[in-house]
Amino acid sequence: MLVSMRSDYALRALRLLGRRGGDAPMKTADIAAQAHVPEKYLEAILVSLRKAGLIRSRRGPDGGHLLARPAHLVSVAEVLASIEGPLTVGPRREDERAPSGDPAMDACLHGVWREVEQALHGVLGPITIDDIIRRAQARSATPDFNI
Amino acid sequence: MLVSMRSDYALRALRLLGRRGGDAPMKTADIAAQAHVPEKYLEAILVSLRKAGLIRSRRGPDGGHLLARPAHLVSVAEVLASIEGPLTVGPRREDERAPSGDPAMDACLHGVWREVEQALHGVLGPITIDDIIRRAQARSATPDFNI
DNA sequence: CACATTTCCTATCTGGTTGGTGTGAAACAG
DNA sequence: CTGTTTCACACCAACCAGATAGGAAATGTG
Repeated sequence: MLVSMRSDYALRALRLLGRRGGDAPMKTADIAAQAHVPEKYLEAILVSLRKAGLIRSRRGPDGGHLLARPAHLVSVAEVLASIEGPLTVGPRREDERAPSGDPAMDACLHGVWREVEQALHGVLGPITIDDIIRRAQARSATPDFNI
Repeated sequence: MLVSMRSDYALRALRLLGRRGGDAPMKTADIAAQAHVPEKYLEAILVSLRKAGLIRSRRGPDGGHLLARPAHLVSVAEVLASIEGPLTVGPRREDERAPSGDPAMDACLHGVWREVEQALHGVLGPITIDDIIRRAQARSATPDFNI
């Protein structure tokens, strides 16, 4: 799958935070309402994003969440890594990966998975939250753009 | 993860089948032994590969499995698709994907996942079982090649 | 036909992940 | 102190991953 609902939710939330901008934090409840994400579930996702350093959170009245960096400096690759763990391909138990008996074959497959990982970073690294914001806005401006 | 143990096992098995070549089928037990894969587990994997049309199987004495096509015409992308299902990225429940309330945002994210899928096919489409066979052999020939 | 061989089908098990909810503690402003 | 809001923890049902077991179906040999 590579991308679960959590990542989808995280991107929706970060887009809202980035679109609002400024230093006014946004409450979990507001994000959940605007992004149609279950509120309690979103809470845990936001905690992950905070632990990864992508957002800063403040509690108490008028608390909430805001981007830790400008939206054009947060890549989708980073977001996925924060939520799904390291963006790696291939059996994650590479350390104790049930060796095939042929080390050359093991190294060969490992090399293929590394190629895939590089391709993923090549695509998801340059795409930022700011790109997401602008792409979505472009689509909503010209709604005949989805065939 | 994108790539599970099953796919790893499938590639090991297909490599053995392709390396042997010819029209002499290879028994599940032999594949399992040479590839260090649990035999009963490999059985199910081979059934998947057969249903996908990648191998042909014959039962009874002197039965076994052999590649349905030459090894250079079987891509790793095909193998993964046979085992993991369609090589798609993003929430698999794209049909009933908990709409975000903003169709433009939905379409935007969907576009990103499509980009990733194309990158995956760009990498895994050209790599064939024959490539795997030769890469592994090259590595075993020059064992100082893994840093 | 009887028989051994080998693939194929189905069921089952254990553990982990996913998506989601609930309860309450900790921080924070007025 | 009081209300607000994030944070931490426990819990749940459903599903998937890896694996094993038993037997049915096919197929070649005598």
